[in-house]
Amino acid sequence: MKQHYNEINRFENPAHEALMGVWWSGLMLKRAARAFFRAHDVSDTQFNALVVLKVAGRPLSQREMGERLLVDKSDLTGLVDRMEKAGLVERRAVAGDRRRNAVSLTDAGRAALARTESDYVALVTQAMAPFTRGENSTLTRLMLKLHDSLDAVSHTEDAESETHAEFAKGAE
Amino acid sequence: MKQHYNEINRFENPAHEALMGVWWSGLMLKRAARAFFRAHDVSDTQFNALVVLKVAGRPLSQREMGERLLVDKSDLTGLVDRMEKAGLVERRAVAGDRRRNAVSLTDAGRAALARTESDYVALVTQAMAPFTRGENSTLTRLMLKLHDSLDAVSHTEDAESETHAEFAKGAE
DNA sequence: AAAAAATAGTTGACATATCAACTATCAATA
DNA sequence: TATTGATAGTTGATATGTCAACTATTTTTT
Repeated sequence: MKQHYNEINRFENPAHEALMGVWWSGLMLKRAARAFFRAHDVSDTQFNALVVLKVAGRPLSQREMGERLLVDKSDLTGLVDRMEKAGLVERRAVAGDRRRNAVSLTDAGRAALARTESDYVALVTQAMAPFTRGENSTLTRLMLKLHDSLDAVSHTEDAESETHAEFAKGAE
Repeated sequence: MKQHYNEINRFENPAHEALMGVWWSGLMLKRAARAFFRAHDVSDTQFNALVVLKVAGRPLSQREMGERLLVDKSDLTGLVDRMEKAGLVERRAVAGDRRRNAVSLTDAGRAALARTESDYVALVTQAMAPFTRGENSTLTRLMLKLHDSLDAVSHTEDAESETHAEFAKGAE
């Protein structure tokens, strides 16, 4: 049953409609990724963690992984536990700072990544097939702009949340 | 600490970069929404559920809510439980089908929605402020295209895994 | 150097999400 | 109509995500 977000909600506000489009696309991407990686014996989160470690090219602390994955540091405890149990990564002590763990890929982790990556690239290619080259770069540009804006909004939220509650009355 | 997804990973493939942009924007939106709604005593999921019920304009079954929220029906059990306990919605029996629950907004639910919506609109407006009218409509168009594409990809995936399941059955 | 502040990680309580298996009910059809 | 199949919801196992509180270590200040 195909269902567009704009069939569920009618938007009078074009900005709201655009943002909801991103929200829904994010949800759909997450679902598609879960289904795909499930068939490859990793979760989407664990795959992302493997990519993050590979791209970094060096062992990362759990905090560094959390920053790159956009999740809280406390989530890394369980995630690294599970990945360690699956043999994909390993924790080591960091010389000179006994608070930290250095998390690094194992051979099995690199192998799992290599095994999955080609199928993954094929899937991405298929999903983006309807987009022209120009649309790809437009989309990338708009997403970077949105990142910056969301970043700014998040940072002002804390300072302004009290003052903001009163006068808000949008034009939708 | 600002961190762009394309600073973590360098993309040789523009389609991949565009898709990752959407992925990351979805993550950031989710986080921003969580923080925002937290200050309004609802979760983002519960807010969406309230909106879905309001927009529908009639009581919905849990399955219908799940379809509109893009989550599994089994998740609705707990979600409606929590919302019912918070007094936001109520379950009723459906005349003529004793399998179903009719979930509807309570007055408290409508009040909570009204209380939150204006601030929400203000936040959306702020987040989308950097986007021109043309960019909004471009973004909406691209998101709808992506939805269709992801939908098609998911359905191909299903068909393939069914084929695999058949093979597996035959091989037993 | 001693006190205070910041940092890394873990733990525990909770909300959310998935799937599979189960119950109850309704619908289709042989 | 009696079997069979589809549907709605719950339950339980597992993974993911949040925050707050706590421990153990650095680092900074005084």
